[in-house]
Parts: sequence; structure tokens; C-alpha cells
Amino acid sequence: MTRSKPTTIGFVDDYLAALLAQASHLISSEFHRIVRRHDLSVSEWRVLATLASLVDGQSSSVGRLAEITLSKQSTLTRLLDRMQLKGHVKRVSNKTDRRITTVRITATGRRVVAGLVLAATEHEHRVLEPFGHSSAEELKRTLRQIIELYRGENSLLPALDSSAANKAKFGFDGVASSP
Amino acid sequence: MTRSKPTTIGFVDDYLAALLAQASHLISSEFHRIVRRHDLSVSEWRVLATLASLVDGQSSSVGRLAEITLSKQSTLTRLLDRMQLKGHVKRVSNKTDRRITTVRITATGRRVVAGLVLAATEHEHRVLEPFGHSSAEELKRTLRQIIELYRGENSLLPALDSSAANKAKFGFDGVASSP
DNA sequence: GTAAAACATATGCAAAGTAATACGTCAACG
DNA sequence: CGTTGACGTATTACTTTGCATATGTTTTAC
Repeated sequence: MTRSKPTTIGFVDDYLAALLAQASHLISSEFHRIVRRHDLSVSEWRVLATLASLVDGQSSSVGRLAEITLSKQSTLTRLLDRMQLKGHVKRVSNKTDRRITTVRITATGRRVVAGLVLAATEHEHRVLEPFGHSSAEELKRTLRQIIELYRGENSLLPALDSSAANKAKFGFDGVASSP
Repeated sequence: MTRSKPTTIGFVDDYLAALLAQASHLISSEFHRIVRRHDLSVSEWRVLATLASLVDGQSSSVGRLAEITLSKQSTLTRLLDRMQLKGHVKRVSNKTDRRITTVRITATGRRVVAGLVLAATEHEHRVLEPFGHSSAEELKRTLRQIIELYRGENSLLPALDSSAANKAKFGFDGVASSP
């Protein structure tokens, strides 16, 4: 248990990105310990939770999965290798576009993640309790607004920096269809 | 330019931790590219920004720094080694408690981070613009509330789990996309 | 005053992450 | 068709992170 003193002063304490990161971290971190107790890494949990959330066994492309789980594509490729070995997911090659690999959760994966999803839901209730339902919804609404606003559009900053090189953006459009 | 389709369905889309993580990630990620262009890693930026925010050259202990920058203590220890080599920070041993090592930003470090702090501030203005000042303050207030509530207290969940299957708590993201 | 517990930081080694790039595939155009 | 360029994923080489634990230090309990 660590203590926090009101020592920190300065722009960091009022900086939206810092506040978001802190809040995100605090809220998730204790659950992450549980995730690990279930022999899953945080990334694996995210992948499984995402796949389990897809409508009826649908699959998602690697790229889209990377976007949702906040990891890089190359990281995800290797993560999926491991998960496939564990039998939690399965890669399915797309018929119509052979560049795309889609990923599907297996029965085993579904079983592994089921308890965690329940726990997560329950935890959320606890976290939001102190805020009241309406306030909580307000928060979620705002967050969704932010997400919608910035997803796909990565160039918020014009020419703030000397180098204006704008690399490839975000994006993805086609989630693979189910065979 | 890519669009995002409402393809994702399920609990993930309404899950607070996931929303927080997404928002945090989206807001920070483009700024992080700028950080890297200045030859700093995201963690280095967080450390420098934090230290630069301390009142008049004060130092912070390693542990507290880890807390604020959302990294593990051991990670920070080695990050500080690197930063010290670069001349951005300096370790100072504490007189009254010799277990503690405090860290101070150097003049060089201050110079390096100065421009980024400005850029970050500007970035924040842009991000918050669409929301309006009042709405933005409301968001920040809520986030601070969450942070205050959970900082230091890691056992939100009392005895949630009675069965072996659930040690359940929370979390999804935990990503730290911060300053 | 000393042994035991609690702390704060450091270290060794394995796991996970990233950047850069290669590889295979698709799409547009002549 | 064949070429060119964009695209989605995989691979490689390398760096950073994390877990477990060691080390050194203060505090607590007897």
C-alpha cells in the first residue's frame, strides 16, 4: 500500500492525458492481478474479452484487434501465436481477401474468459457506485465521445513540432466476415 | 482516413475500464509520437514532466515516481539509470532515511522537457476544445475524484469471491498512456 | 538492545514489447 | 495482362518491462 501525498504540483496534475492515464491505471490494476492469477496476461485478457464480445462467434481481423486492445500489430501477431498454442483462439484465413487473417475465440477460450467477464462486470458496479448511476453514465458518455472523435483521426496536432512527418494513420475498415 | 464501424458489440463497449483505456490511449498516442521525435521514451517523458512539475527543483523518491508515472519500481530503477547517463536526472541519497533515493531533474533535463510541456499544454487545449470548457472541467473533476478514491487503497473488492473460480476484481486496460 | 517485520531500492533473468522491414496479396491503371 | 503502389500480417533484431528476490535500512515488539 502506498500513500500519496499532495506533493505533486504543476501542470501534470491538471493535464487531461495524465488524469486519464492515472484513472485508467488505478481502476484496472487490481483486476489485472486477478487476470494473472488466471494465467492470462493483460493483453490476452483484452483479446479474449474483445473476441467474446463479438456477436455470435464472429471473428476479427488482426489489425482491428490491435486497435481495440491497444497494442501494436506486431505485438499482437506474436501474442496470437501464444494464444493459439494455448488453444484460446484460432486463426482463420479470409476467403475474399487473402491478406487478412481473422481471429476467432475457441470454446476453451470462451470458458477461460467467462468468469473474468463476470468479475469485471461486478467490479465495475463497485467502482461506479460512489458516483451514482447518472454521473457514471455521464462519464461514460463523455469517454465515448472522445473515443469516437479521435478514432481514425490521428492528426490533432498541426505543426506543433518542427518535423511534420505524418506517417500512416490509423484505421481499418473491414472486419472480416464470417465464412 | 478511416472510419470506425460499430462492429464491436458486447460488454467491452460499455465497460468503464475499457472506455478509459481507449480514451487515454487515443488522446495520448499522437503526442507520444512527438515525444519520440524528441528522443525520449514515453516513460522518460512522464518522469521528466513529473519532476519538472515539482515545486522549485524538489526531488521525488523512486517509489512515488513509479506511482505517478504508472510504472513498476524495478522498471523505474533502470529507467533512471539510463536517464542519469543521458544527464537528464540525478539521484540524491536521502540523509534522514538511507533507504530512500530521491531523484531530481537536471538543468539539461529541464531544457529537454520544456518544449514538450508547452506542446502538451497546447495539445490539451485542442483536445478539449470540442467539449467546451465547462464540460472539460467536469470531466477532469470526475477523473480526479476517481483517482483520489482509489489511490493507495487497492482493495476495493472486499470478499467478492467465495469460490475458487473467482478472485475477481477488475480491470481491462491498464495501459498507461499518459502524459 | 536485539530479533523480527516492514520498507525502499536494486538486480538477474525471462517475458513482452517495439521499430523496421520483408512477404504475400489486392486494386487501379496503362 | 503486367506493373506500380497501397495494404495486412509476419518476421527479425533489439530494447524495455516485469516477476521474484536480494540487499541494505528503519521500525516494532519484546
